[in-house]
Amino acid sequence: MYTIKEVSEDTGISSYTLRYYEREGILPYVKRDSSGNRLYDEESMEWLNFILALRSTGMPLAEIKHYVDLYQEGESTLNMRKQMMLKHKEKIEKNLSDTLKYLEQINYKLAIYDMQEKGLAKMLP
Amino acid sequence: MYTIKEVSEDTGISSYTLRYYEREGILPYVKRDSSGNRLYDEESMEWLNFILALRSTGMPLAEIKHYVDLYQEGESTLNMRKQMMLKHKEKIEKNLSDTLKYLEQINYKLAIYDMQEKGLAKMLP
DNA sequence: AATAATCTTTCAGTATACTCTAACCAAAAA
DNA sequence: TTTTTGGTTAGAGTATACTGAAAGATTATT
Repeated sequence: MYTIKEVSEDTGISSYTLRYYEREGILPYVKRDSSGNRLYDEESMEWLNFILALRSTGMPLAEIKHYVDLYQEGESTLNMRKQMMLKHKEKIEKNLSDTLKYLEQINYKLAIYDMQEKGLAKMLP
Repeated sequence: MYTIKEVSEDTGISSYTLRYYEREGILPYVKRDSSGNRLYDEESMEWLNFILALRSTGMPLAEIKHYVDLYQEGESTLNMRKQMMLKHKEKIEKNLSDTLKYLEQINYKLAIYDMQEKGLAKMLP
């Protein structure tokens, strides 16, 4: 069981943001101690890690919330959730391939900088 | 020479955004016709494509603007610009590796969905 | 017992990146 | 010639995702 400060420190997510996620229904299942302070158990930590994976791969919070809502409706939404994950996976893969393309473009630019340093090319963007 | 509408249509960037980028000093060198309408030539198109590569790989507009400003100061900033590109390249690579890690996590989740469909696993996030 | 640390809630403020409206202008089509 | 189409500017509005301040409660330390 971790306090908000501990969770914040070892995930890099600020306490503000942790409370915000909970308030928005994005991070459910956070327990409380006798005086009302948040306590994060293994289950909330698993959720948090999963949410961070979705967020970091570009899923909007509204969509993450939708996923969490479906989860809470129970097994009947299993297929919908699976479809969401498949869609998101495709989006990530598209994004990876775009990024590789852009990275090539940036490497090309760097190659030109090397040539400019040796006086072999003119000034370009 | 392309009009704003043409550029918008074949880059997918709205006219609003194209004007906004210009206003913010992010997209320079846009020409005008006799009645003041924007005309995008090869040079502005090259800039635009480069800006889109930077933006799509997560560079904030403020930093793109800084790069453009340095460019306009001339050759004396060549090394600074090269350093910026190197830093950005590293950031992209870090981001790619994080994304691959997260993608694995999502693939794992999908595998669990497949097992749940066959009744081989319980409900999980 | 008082002080400090850490937590709570509510609600307002901020950063970033657009996105749209209003009022106006110019050229082409009906 | 009037209407449509597509452009212009300045400036306000929106979406998303936080981020912070204020006021108060609880627990630990001096």
